Amino acid sequence: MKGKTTIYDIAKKLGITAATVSRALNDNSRISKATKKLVLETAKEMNYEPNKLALALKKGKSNNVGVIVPYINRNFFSSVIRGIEEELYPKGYNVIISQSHESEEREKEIVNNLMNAQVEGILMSLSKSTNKTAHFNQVLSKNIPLIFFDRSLNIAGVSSVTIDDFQGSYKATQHLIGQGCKRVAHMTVGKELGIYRQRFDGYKQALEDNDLPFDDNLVVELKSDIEEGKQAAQKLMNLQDPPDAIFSSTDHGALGAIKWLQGNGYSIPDDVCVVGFSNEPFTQFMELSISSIDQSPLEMGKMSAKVFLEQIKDKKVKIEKKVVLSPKLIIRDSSSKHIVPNKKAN
Amino acid sequence: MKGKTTIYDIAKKLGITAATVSRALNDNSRISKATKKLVLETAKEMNYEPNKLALALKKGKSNNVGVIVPYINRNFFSSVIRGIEEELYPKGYNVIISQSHESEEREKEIVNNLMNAQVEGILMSLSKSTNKTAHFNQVLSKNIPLIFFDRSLNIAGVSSVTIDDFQGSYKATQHLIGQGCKRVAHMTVGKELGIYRQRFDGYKQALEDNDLPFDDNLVVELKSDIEEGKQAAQKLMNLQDPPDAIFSSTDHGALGAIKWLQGNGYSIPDDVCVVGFSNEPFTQFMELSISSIDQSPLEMGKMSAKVFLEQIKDKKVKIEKKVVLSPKLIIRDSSSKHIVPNKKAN
DNA sequence: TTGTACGCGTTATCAG
DNA sequence: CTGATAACGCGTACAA
Repeated sequence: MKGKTTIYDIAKKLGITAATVSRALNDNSRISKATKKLVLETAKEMNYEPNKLALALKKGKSNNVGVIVPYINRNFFSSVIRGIEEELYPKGYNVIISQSHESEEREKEIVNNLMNAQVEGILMSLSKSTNKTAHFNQVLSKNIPLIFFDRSLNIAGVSSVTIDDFQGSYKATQHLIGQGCKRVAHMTVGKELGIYRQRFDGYKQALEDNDLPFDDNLVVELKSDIEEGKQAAQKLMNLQDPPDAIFSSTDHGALGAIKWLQGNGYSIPDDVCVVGFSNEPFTQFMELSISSIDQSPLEMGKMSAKVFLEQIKDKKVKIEKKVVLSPKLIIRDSSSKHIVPNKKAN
Repeated sequence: MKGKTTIYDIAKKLGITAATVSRALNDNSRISKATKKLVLETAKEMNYEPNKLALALKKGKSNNVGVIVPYINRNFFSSVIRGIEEELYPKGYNVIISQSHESEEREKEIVNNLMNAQVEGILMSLSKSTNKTAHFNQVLSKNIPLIFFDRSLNIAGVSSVTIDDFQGSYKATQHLIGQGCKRVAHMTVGKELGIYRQRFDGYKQALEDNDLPFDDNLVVELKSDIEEGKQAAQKLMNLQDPPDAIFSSTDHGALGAIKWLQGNGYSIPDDVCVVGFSNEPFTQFMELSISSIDQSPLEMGKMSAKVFLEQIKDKKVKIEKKVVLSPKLIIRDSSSKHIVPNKKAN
């Protein structure tokens, strides 16, 4: 019972040849109705299932795509992956996932490994520490579609699906200003990643467009970390001229800030308005729900998958598609001053 | 530039045969130091990478394992997957993930598909609606390790890694009683899944062991849903003899309950103590943090992977391992009455 | 130590 | 319409 039944088995049983069986199974035109029916029946009867490995070796197509994210158990990434899987599963593709742990070395290794596994495409979010791009040459030169999502880098031949971080940031800042805030602080993350740079730029631009001065003291850098968010808030509020709003590039930073503010007698949003980024699930659950920027990870995943499918369709044509999704500002308690009474009920 | 360099290419270049190249690459003993070195050098020079598909077909080993979960973007499942990936990656396995969407039909399809893809093992959490187990026969009969995690079913030949849901539930209830609560309500989920049945049993047993009466009115069934949690809380508190504690089988149910209670003048934990289940990230972030049962998903994933590795090691021996992890009760604000003043500072 | 020949399961290209 | 044969890339008895 070990070995699966092969087309050869069923050929032998029927006294015909494996080639004929193959044809019957593949709706080949050059086959008689009768034998086709016969083959199909006995195939079912013998529980025949095609060996995808053999097929893969033969065709040079594995029906696998590789997905690389820093960590899979981060809500944003797992949601993107969900989108990818749901789009690709109906098309017969299997999704192989790996985690780079934000390490360029590991990312390199994984890309290598995926290429050996003959994946038909790689969909990934760059690791924070990735500087060099040499490890992508092998995949591009082999004409394997490479798609970056969220964290992208401008490389010839690679497509990308991102959100407009600048715009999201701009919207958030604009919203805070619209709430009457005059001194908007910004919590950012190390600028290794372009996305944080763009969020910073969006923030700055919104200030400028509203004739508000940019103050270096109001910008503080931290990791996406609650503890650091607390410290940052403390630092900001202890300034001579403290902010009346905080826009954080991460929800965790925003959360930390809120916790510190609440613990130190500040009223939110009346004293300080806060907006985060990412729309992590917890932001809506809080008693004081947190305003945030939604990145629509599911759509990002689906879109990435679609771009892949498009690209795989005709590989002769070199497509390089840059999709930029629009972020949505979700206004919640943490930034809703009761200026317009009927604007919010909760 | 399309085709990869094969051992045949490098053999031709060196004027030797592919077999020799293969031997050199595989540390075979029967080869001279000189040619071995030569081969290795030119292999590197030509950017040779083994084609895993060919290798897989040859050996009947794909180096892939399949992982099936209901939805990948649920914190618990994505954390388990993280554990699995981190344990298996160093061993050279790739992780293929699929989502059952809680549908037996889809689960069946996926199992089939994974078998065709020649995976070397399947690690999965059953879908809620799975009743029949016929689709597992093919994997067991082919001697492919099948490991259930979290949601399990007793099938001969399949290993499982679960937590002791009974114990977790017992601990939670015991804790509530220890806080002085006399009427502990329980929110459960449809008993299609054994885990919720066991949680119910643990709850009941704890009551019994503390000489507290079991009251059917205090048990309400809902999905893991905030809205339903609210309704359930309302229903419970409107009883003639309302509860002074709620133990919910899910964190989302607990959250809903808390939101309703807070919105209706109840004080937590003074009027009502609440404990959830799963230790979702948001439970610790709330201003009023929520007590919960931690299921250590990461360890569950790692353990599942280890069981798989053990099983694959010698396939002659039929191993059937049942690992039961101990859940941890995490006591937070929502159930910490200020009985012992110095017990909690926050 | 190396070469020869075959097989893994499938499809494709020839003939017939 | 069907059968024989080669090929996908690799590993490995067997022979030399």
